[in-house]
Amino acid sequence: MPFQPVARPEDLTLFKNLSAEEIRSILNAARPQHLEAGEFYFLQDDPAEAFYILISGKVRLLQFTPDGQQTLLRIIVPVTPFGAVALAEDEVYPVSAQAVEPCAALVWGKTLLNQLLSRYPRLAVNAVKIMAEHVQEFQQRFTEIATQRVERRLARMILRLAHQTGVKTPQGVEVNLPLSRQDLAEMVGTTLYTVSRTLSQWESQGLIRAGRERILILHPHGLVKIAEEET
Amino acid sequence: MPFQPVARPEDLTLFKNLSAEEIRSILNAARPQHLEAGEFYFLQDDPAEAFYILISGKVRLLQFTPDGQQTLLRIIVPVTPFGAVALAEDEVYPVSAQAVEPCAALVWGKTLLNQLLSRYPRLAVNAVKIMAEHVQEFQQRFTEIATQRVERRLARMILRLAHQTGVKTPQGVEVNLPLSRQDLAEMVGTTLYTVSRTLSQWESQGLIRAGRERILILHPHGLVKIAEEET
DNA sequence: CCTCAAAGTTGCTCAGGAGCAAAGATAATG
DNA sequence: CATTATCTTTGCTCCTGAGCAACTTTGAGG
Repeated sequence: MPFQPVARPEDLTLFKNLSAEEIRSILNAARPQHLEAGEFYFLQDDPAEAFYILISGKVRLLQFTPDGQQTLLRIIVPVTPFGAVALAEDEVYPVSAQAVEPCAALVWGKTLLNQLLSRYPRLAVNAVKIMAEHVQEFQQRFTEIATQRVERRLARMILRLAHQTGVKTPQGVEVNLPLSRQDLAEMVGTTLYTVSRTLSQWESQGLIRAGRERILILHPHGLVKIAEEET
Repeated sequence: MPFQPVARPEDLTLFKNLSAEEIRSILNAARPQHLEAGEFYFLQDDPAEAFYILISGKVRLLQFTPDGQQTLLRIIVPVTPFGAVALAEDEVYPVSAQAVEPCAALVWGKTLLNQLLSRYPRLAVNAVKIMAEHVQEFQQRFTEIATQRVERRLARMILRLAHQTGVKTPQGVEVNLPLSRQDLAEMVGTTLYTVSRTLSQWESQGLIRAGRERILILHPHGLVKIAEEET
């Protein structure tokens, strides 16, 4: 058995309004691809040749600038599609996709993808919807970084991550991702120093408990307040 | 004659790989909508009920934050589609679309749009491509604002605008848009003061000539250098 | 259990740029 | 042509957050 099947594919936005049979045939057309931690599904500026759905593990989407800087654009968790630029023709990947832990993904090559899109028009419509969400998210994040200060951006990001991958524990919600201070800094557009200082401050206020690549939210409401309060 | 027809619709990404006849029938299904300067095609948080293509004039896409701040996300020039979120279901517009001068646009309502999308699957595929470009642009701008300083971001933005709407004059390239310092500030995520200072400095270096809501680029290469040089 | 590399913390310094205020330019209007 | 609203410039001050350095903590591997 080469890969974990998708549990309830009909719940995915991508497969909405497709029959179970159609979904099965689409899934069967994919090939699985496993990666070890640190390996890349694709690199920025590579020709976009495939579209992916992550089945297990976690993937980071990184963007490099010409002068060697880096930003962490998003963390992909199961079950989410990524590499959707491959749906467009003659594009290169605008980001690199790196496995942060052992990962399994379903892969559709470009030509196959085009066949599927014309055979199942709903698929294209659903893809539009997914892309629209991404556009919205990044417009929003652009506005945030342009108008809000670091503390608020960081609070929002941690809440967002908790929402995505949060795991309830007896003490609070744990962000189930190995994220260094550097990673967080890249996500909100600041430095690891400022992240470290901010987390320390929150810890002393009893809002969170911060460990090595680990964040436990003790008092979510406090973070929400920082994320939303007008100041 | 209620509106200017689209000159060469087959050149638009949206209509690629559709026959002239199909394009005609799609265009005929639209209704025209004229606005005066200052009026809005739609407002942020309104239910997304229509999709637009701008035929003449210029439209600003604005995003407001809960605390009253504002960012100028993009300027739409003819012939560009906007309001593409309407392609997705049950969404609200994430931005407001304001005419900056008298405008004409073609409008397709949501239900009509869905009919067209299922009748012409290529339309959906093309829409994905357009959305993919937008995602890329905002990912890029996010990375820029997160890693680069104001001067470079401003240089890039002005070059981008010149590329979009630049008009050649005997003295140089003029950005053919009435943009205040405030507008520019919102686009690159800074304040009108910093924009004003930066433009003044460039003017004293002979790179540009800056007027009231007017920018004339005398020495494009100088700007490119600022936009790209590693410093 | 010890060692070492990687991740995190925190003090200090400094600069980019925000924000206010006051004055100057520009364009629209009567 | 004068008036007024709007946009722009620029001096000044102050603060957020960047960046470096030195030190501490954590966890993986021998």
